Amino acid sequence: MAHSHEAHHHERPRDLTRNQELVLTTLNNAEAPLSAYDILDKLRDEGLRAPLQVYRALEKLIEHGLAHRLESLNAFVCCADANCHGRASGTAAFAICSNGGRVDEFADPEVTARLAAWAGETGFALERTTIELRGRCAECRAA
Amino acid sequence: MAHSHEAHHHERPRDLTRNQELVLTTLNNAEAPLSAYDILDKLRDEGLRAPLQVYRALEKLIEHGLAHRLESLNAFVCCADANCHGRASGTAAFAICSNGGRVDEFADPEVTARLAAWAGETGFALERTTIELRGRCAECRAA
DNA sequence: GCGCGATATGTTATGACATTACGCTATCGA
DNA sequence: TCGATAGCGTAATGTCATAACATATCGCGC
Ligand SMILES: [Zn+2]
Ligand SMILES: [Zn+2]
Ligand SMILES: [Zn+2]
Ligand SMILES: [Zn+2]
Repeated sequence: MAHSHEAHHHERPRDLTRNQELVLTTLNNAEAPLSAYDILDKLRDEGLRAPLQVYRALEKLIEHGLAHRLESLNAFVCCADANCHGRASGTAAFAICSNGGRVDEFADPEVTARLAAWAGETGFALERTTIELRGRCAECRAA
Repeated sequence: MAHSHEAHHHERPRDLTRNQELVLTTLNNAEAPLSAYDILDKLRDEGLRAPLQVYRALEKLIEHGLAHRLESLNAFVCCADANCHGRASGTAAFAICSNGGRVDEFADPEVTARLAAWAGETGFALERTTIELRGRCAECRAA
């Protein structure tokens, strides 16, 4: 509706509210994915009291491409790929270590292309893609 | 209630227990993914009372490749691809319609290969892969 | 048949994850 | 000033999943 000339459509990463900033910082400092309740616990001292405060912040961060939800874990990570919030990215994929919980984010253009091709052939209007690999990372295998 | 399971014609399932059979049948009859609690509700008349009875059956069905868990939905579908329980399958992918809930299972060897290649390059010991597409199916778009 | 391990089952209680509903406040532009 | 939009705080509730424990059943060597 309100459709004025508008500046640009890329998001300003630093337009974050206090809660969003707190949640993003928490994710950035974490070495493994955090559940919403994990995040909440870490932010009690900052005044957060209810899950919804975290979920609302996460929703916005994910919208802006600053964080991701890992469906197979019911947990969240901060984005590790500048392309995700910059320009059109390939679909993000995540390799999740079963041992340490370490998560590696990557994008494979060929995978993205093949999935898009399947969607095109079958008339499926693709909106969102989840790709999650489970296994043991190189580091944990060495140890 | 007698167990008349001597003659298993067809290469359908292996020897399933009563609960596993009930759950599989329920999934087969469903047109959309079902949550464990959905399944439980449908099987109250058969004597099932607790979530765990369903989860245990699902666990076995998934082990045998007869059903799949959709991580982004916290729900379950029966397998629609004979290759999943027959031979070495490519990684299964699922296109989930946001509208009707319809799920389409497919496998793209190239996608499987690319992900395996990434794992190989980075030393990641791949155990399990989740690929889920969200969007609107052709049928719903037409309507 | 008997003993025994492996597998499946039934029940209760609890834990973990996520959302609905309501009300308040700040901001911004018509 | 008014109404729309967005964010925030809180309580209650809804949804998904497992722990812990007790029984039952099957297969098989003896
Ligand atoms: Zn990213
Ligand atoms: Zn690891
Ligand atoms: Zn399958
Ligand atoms: Zn559809």
